Amino acid sequence: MDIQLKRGLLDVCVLTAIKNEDSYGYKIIKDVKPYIEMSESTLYTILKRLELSGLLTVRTSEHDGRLRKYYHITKAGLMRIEDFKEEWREVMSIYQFVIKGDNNG
Amino acid sequence: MDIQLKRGLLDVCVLTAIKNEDSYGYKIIKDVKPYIEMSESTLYTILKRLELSGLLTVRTSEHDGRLRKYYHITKAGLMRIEDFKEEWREVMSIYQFVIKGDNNG
DNA sequence: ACGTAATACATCGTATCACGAAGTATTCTA
DNA sequence: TAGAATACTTCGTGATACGATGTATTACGT
Repeated sequence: MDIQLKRGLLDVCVLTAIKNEDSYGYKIIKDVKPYIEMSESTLYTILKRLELSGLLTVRTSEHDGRLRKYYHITKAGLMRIEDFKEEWREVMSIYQFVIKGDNNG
Repeated sequence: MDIQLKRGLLDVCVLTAIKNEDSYGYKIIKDVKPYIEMSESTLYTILKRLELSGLLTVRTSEHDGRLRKYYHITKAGLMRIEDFKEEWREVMSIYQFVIKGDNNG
């Protein structure tokens, strides 16, 4: 999929992946994989960014003697998803413009 | 509108704006404005990029004693629009993932 | 006549960001 | 016992939207 098209979707996909249940890096990648491909370096960059923006919080926890970083969505994170839904109307209007292609005569 | 979300749409919007009829910078901005905002610096950067990629060709023409650069879509440009339509299925599947948010239990 | 907006195009620098490459370390499995 | 899977991290790079700024002409209001 076109990298530019992905840009506006990745953040929201990550937030969606932790929306119902706290999750961790490796699992997030596997969960979103059916919908969108994401490399590890991309994911961890995004997680860092979302943390700095206050859209999620992090908690380190031990699991089978291995450390895992669990990510938890914040209210601002949930808001971000809602904003995305709002913006989708604009996106669809652009899509309509493109498929019709009747910009001028 | 979110700048990241715009990224995958701008190129295709510009191509759509010249699809039916050759057009020029200033007019393109006004034509796509109802759907998506685009600054001049952005537009001319895009036009340059699309030209270098062979998605459009340029022809300079005089209009009222002023030079205008008319942009004409190529076959590759039309293909680009078709590819976009194909990719839209993936985009919609991602959108569904986000609005449902039922990634795990 | 004069200033301001509109038309029309161009360049530069900056900040953001996805990703490949490479690295560290543990656990599971053939 | 080697390799795959799990789990996280850092670095460098290329792509790119945009504000700021500049140039030049035409149209319009007063």
